[in-house]
Order: sequence, then C-alpha cells, then structure tokens
Amino acid sequence: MPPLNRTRIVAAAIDLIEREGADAVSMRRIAADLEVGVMSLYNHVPNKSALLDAVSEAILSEVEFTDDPAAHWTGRVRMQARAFRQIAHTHPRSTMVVVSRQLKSAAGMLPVERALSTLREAGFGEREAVQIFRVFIAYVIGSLLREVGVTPTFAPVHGAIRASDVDPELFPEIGALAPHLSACDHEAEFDFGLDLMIEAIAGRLAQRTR
Amino acid sequence: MPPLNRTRIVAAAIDLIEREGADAVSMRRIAADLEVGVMSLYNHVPNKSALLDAVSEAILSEVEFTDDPAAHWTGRVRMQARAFRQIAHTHPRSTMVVVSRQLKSAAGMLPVERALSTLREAGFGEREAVQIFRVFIAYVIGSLLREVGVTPTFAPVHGAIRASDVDPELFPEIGALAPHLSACDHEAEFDFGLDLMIEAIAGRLAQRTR
DNA sequence: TGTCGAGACGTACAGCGTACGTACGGGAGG
DNA sequence: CCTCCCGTACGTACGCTGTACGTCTCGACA
Repeated sequence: MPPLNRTRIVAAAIDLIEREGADAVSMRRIAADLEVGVMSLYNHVPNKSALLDAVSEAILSEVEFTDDPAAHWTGRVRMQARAFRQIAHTHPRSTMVVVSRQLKSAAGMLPVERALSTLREAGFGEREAVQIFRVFIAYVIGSLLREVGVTPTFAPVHGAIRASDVDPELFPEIGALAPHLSACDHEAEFDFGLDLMIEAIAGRLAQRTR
Repeated sequence: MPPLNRTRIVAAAIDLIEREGADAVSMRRIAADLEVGVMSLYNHVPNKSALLDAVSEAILSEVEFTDDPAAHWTGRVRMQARAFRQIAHTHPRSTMVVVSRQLKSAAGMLPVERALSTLREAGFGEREAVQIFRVFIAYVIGSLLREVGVTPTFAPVHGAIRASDVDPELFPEIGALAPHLSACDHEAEFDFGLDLMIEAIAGRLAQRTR
C-alpha cells in the first residue's frame, strides 16, 4: 500500500462519488475506503470543502480542451463547449460537484482563457466577448445540470414525465408533448442549442462588420 | 401563537434560508425559530427533503407569470424568462433550492405548460418546441446559478476575479478583460443572452416559413 | 545515541435527520 | 356526564456528520 497522499485521497473521493453519489461522500467513508483513520486525511487536506475543490479541479484538468487555432472560430467554440460536456460522460455523478464550485485555480481559469481568446480572435469586442462567454457558460452549465439530473441521488432521471400523470385539462401541451418531453437524447439536445447560439452570435458578428 | 401547520413551517424555512443561507437550514433550527419541538414538525412534513420541495413550490407559485396571449410570441417568451428570473430578486438565497429540485406538482408544471403553448402558438413543431424549451430552461437556470453565486453561503459573489491575482503570462485575456469579468450587471447580461436566443429561434422560424 | 518533526490515529464534541414512545387535549359515542 | 380515541406536541435516543485536540510511532539527522 503506497503512503497516503492528497492524490490518493482525491482519487478515492471521485471513485466514491461515481459509485454511490455525492451524498455518500464523508470523510469517514473515504478514510474507510482507503483503510486509514479519519483524521489522517487532515494531514493532506485542510477540510472537506477543500477536498471537494480538489475533486473538481482534478476532473476539470483531465478534460481534453484540444483547440485548433487554425479552425474557424465557430468550430472552436463548438469544440470547447462539447469538451466541457465530456464531464457528464466521464464523471456523471461528479458533474454537480464540478459545476457547483467555481475555481480560481489554473484548472478553472484555463477554459475561461481559451474561450475568451477564441471570441476575441473572432473579432468580438472586450465587453461583447465577456457577455457572449457568460451566455455560453450559462447554457452549458444549465444543460449539464439537466443531463445529470440535478437530483444528486440517482444519475439518470428516467420517465420524469409520464403522460398518464398529467391532467390534460390543466396541461394540454405537456400531455400532447409528453413523448418528446420524456425522451431526451442529451447529446442531440445539447448540440441543437449550441448550434442555435453559435448561429446567433455569428449573426451579430456579420451584422456588425457589414 | 397560531397552531403549527405546514404553511408556517415552510414560511419559517424560507425566512431562515434568506436570513442565513441554505446551509443553515436544519429541522432543529426551524423548530427553534418557531419555538416548537423538533419532532412536532414531522406531524406536518414527512421529512426534510419534502420540506425543501414545499419551499421550492411555494416560491415558484408566487412568481408572477402574467402572460398576454395577444402579444407577439417573442415578447411572451421574454416575459416568461424574466418572470422566472424574478426569483433571484425576491428570494436570492433560496434560488439554488428552487432550481435544484424539479417538481412534478402543478406549481412546477405551470411554467412548462405556458412556455410550451407559447412556442407551439408561435408555429414551432412538437419536437422543435420541446428542444427550444430545453435550451431556454438551460440558459435561464445557468444564468440564475451564476447570479446568485452557486456557492450557497454568501449570496452576492463580489470581486471573484481580481486583475492582480492572475498571471498575465498564462492568462492574458483574463488579465486584459478583468474589469469586464469582475463587474456584472446581472439584469443586462441576462437580457443580452435572452435577446440573442430569441433572435436565433426567430431566425429559425422565419427561415422555415420562407 | 539522543532529538525532532511529520504523519497516523483515537477520542471527544457539537450538530444533524429521524424512529420511537409518551403525554395531552378536544371531539365523538354511549 | 363519562369514556374513548385520535391527532398533535414533545423528549429521548441512535447513528451519522465534520473536525479540534492530544498522543503515539517512526525515520532522519546531529
């Protein structure tokens, strides 16, 4: 057994979250998984909150933000957004943890830097680039929240809406659209909105240079 | 002192969240605020999770979803999104609670019904309406999360990014745009993205009926 | 060999959600 | 009127949480 260190603790935490959900995370539980006393963890991590920050940072830093500066900016934006969405695939039950802690570390700032430089190179102004960046962040995070099911206990929310549950008198549209509401191809839905937004900001850019 | 009932409990919970943040909510604390034994709460609420659902529902049901069916659909969509954002103003520290529990009750379904019927009346197809609805939901929720500061302890995140904190070698864009990143007029940012997205889907509609 | 520091660990405390048992008070039935 | 019953209020208790504090062990170095 290798000696206890921060990396092993973070790995155990991520493993625990993916196996049993974020609710199951406790210092005692992690220590038990590592076959170690609870307080030994505190030699490497100041407290639970910092541990979750470290979890978030570890997951964020293994996202592949490959960027081709030669490509058209619309493609680059699309790739960056999709890369972020990878988190929902690689660490579904940790997604909520990553999204709910904004990091000031390098791991958290790198995606921001990439996105902003892409937008600036595309020709957007300073304020505009920040605004557009914020719109994308909001959309991506909102999409991830829906995808992983914001309820932390079970990862995939299935059959959230059944046609038989809704009163068609009160909610005719929900009743009529129930088949579409209950089924959700997350990747297709994400790309739909992503293309919509890229199209919109491309329109703004074209309109301005016109 | 009126007798204990579900309404008073929910009101006390909301009050507590707004005063001290969602972390401060505990059954013991609520009971103390109501000058009541802890277990008395369980005569009116099955458990803490259900109480938080009730909190979410109460807040959601007091949002003013006034809708003018005669207005242009773009305006109606804008109004509905803005109405949802009201939550961040009326109950800032409860926003995270509302957003993080999807409700199957009438209070949770009404906004969905309204939005879907608006989109259908605008001329969008069944699948398209659901897709667009999901895009807006993602954007609105993502925006609210940023606005209330996803960290639940303190409501307004101030000075999250300081220019002096970032290494301009590693993060030149963040350094250059720090003034724009640190300041944030939430209402303006929200409307910016909202208009962007409405413009985009209006474009789709025009393109199809062309 | 004596000393020292770092890391592992046990104990303890305050707080949590809530299962369970009890006590009380008012309305219904005899 | 008396009795019964049931809903409500409440106290206690259990197992869990994060973590402050003190202790112990062990390898490195003078």
